[in-house]
Amino acid sequence: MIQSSPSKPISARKGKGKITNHDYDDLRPTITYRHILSQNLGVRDPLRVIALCDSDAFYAACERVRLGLDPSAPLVVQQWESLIAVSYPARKYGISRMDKVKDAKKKCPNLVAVHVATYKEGEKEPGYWEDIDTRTHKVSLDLYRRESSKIINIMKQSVPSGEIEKASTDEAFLDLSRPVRERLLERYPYLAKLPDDAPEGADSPLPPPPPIDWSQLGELVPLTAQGEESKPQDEISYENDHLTSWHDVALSIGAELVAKLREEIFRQLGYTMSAGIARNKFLAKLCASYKKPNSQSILRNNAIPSYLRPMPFQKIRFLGGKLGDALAKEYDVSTVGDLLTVSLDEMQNKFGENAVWVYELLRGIDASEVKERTALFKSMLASKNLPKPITTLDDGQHWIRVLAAELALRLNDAREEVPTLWPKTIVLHARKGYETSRSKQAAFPFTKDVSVDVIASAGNKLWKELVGDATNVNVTNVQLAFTGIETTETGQQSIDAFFKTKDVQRQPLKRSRDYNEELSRSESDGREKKERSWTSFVCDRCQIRFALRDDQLDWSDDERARALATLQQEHQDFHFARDLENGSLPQKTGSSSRPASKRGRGAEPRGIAKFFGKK
DNA sequence: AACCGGAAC
DNA sequence: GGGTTCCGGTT
Repeated sequence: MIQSSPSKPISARKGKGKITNHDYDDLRPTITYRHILSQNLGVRDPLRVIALCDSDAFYAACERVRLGLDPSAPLVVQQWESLIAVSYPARKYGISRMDKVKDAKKKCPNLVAVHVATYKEGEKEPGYWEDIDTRTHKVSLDLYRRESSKIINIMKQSVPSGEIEKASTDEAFLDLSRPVRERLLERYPYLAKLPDDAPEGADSPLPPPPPIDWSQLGELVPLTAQGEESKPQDEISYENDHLTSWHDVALSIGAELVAKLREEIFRQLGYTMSAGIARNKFLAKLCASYKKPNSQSILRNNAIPSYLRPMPFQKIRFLGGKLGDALAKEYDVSTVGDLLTVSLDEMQNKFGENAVWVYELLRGIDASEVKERTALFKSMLASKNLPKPITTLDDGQHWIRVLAAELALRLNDAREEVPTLWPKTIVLHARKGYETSRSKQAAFPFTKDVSVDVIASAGNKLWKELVGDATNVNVTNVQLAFTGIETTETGQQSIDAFFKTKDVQRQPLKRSRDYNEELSRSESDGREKKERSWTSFVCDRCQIRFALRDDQLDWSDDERARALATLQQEHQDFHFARDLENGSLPQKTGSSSRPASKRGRGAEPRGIAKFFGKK
């Protein structure tokens, strides 16, 4: 529990009373040959470059593109009577998300108001209907999910050696450290060679960086924040420090990459994006909103203190909630600068676990990684509020079917990318009247074909447990969800178990019904022969393992390798064809969705050789 | 297995 | 500001 402290003057508090240059030491590291030559790009890499890309008014943009409207058209997306997205042209009329459709139209008579797609009774797919009624329809966000994944795919193609983490439907983080490093060494080859007379060997600082022309690269967050008061004398002034660092060069290269990527997305899909480019995720996210829309902002290390200091800290990701409130109350302050005077000790006393993390954030430090997840999500939920409550079993079955249809569509959609996705459990939530919602769950059958019927019947079973079949129920909210979604790829044992037998090649899911039996059997069987690892491979892109047939297993090493190589080639062709179908450029052969850290840099054997390495 | 609460958009 | 979605922790 956080107690509010008496209003002591901050400077009299325990710990530092002054903001000193020491607080920002981390922002001006000496960059050495060891740094640039190191192949381990960690979160402490002083040349780290992270970007956050964010679609402008995404839902509105999706509808605008779908309808083939001019980008300048003022457009809003509505859900029932409220707005869920407002295009930038519409914002010029003073329309905001909090307005009702009626008010918005008053502000802008020629406003285009599009209702989100909905599932409608009797229709299999979501669509745009005339008579939309919250009592009979259920909103569908599928269009936005689909467009979102197209964007991610373009990003992957645009910076193949970068890391990408989809953060939400309209946002993604990119770790550009590796692609930036590649270009840095290309352009300044002298960095790759440690001078013979380097005084401290690899720990010698790099030579001075070249000047940078920022003019085409985006918006530089200025060294002095606008409207900031002049600072006390005892603070170190960063305004005079215009020394460019190699990290700035890295940022500028990152900015080039992001600019290219944004252009590509606009060219292929018509969406404009805003981006932030900085040394870590937190700052990239924060500075992305420096200028919007259709713009990218660059935050150099030197500009961090003046940018951060006047910033209301509750704007910072994860400080927008209770923790931020608690901090504001505890110290009766609102900006980052205000909190710099609080010592780490003091913060730890009051905020325990979160203290170090917050303390570092305030100083522009954030070690969190950009990590792409193979399974994009761990659960999937469809929910419906019912202004007109369900009273009969029939009604209940109807809505469960609607929710089931949505889940089926979404899961099967997701399986196009990752075919081995498997939801372990299904959960039904129901709220009766004003009571809090209750839930029931059950194991979800492992089937390749996840149909509406399978989901609906599982849902109905749970409904009976949860609501019963009384004639006079009064349900105001229903939610149906998959949880525990995983790829069958997790864990080497499960793979071995899964593919141990028979002709799994090309259709591993078909026989995956026996997954659990297989798994337990293999564990009691004991160790598999090592050769097994020469008889299959896992596709980088879809995570499926492909294995030779049983009758191929006692072929010679050479024959097996050829068979595997053929299998692999066929599968790559499949991806190639599907990429084209999807309207995106095919990904480079062998390009991978695995973390770059695990990716070979030419060291990994290729083709057939891959299957004859040491094992 | 059921429930709860936090957070983001 | 509310609805939707996701996540992690607790019992």
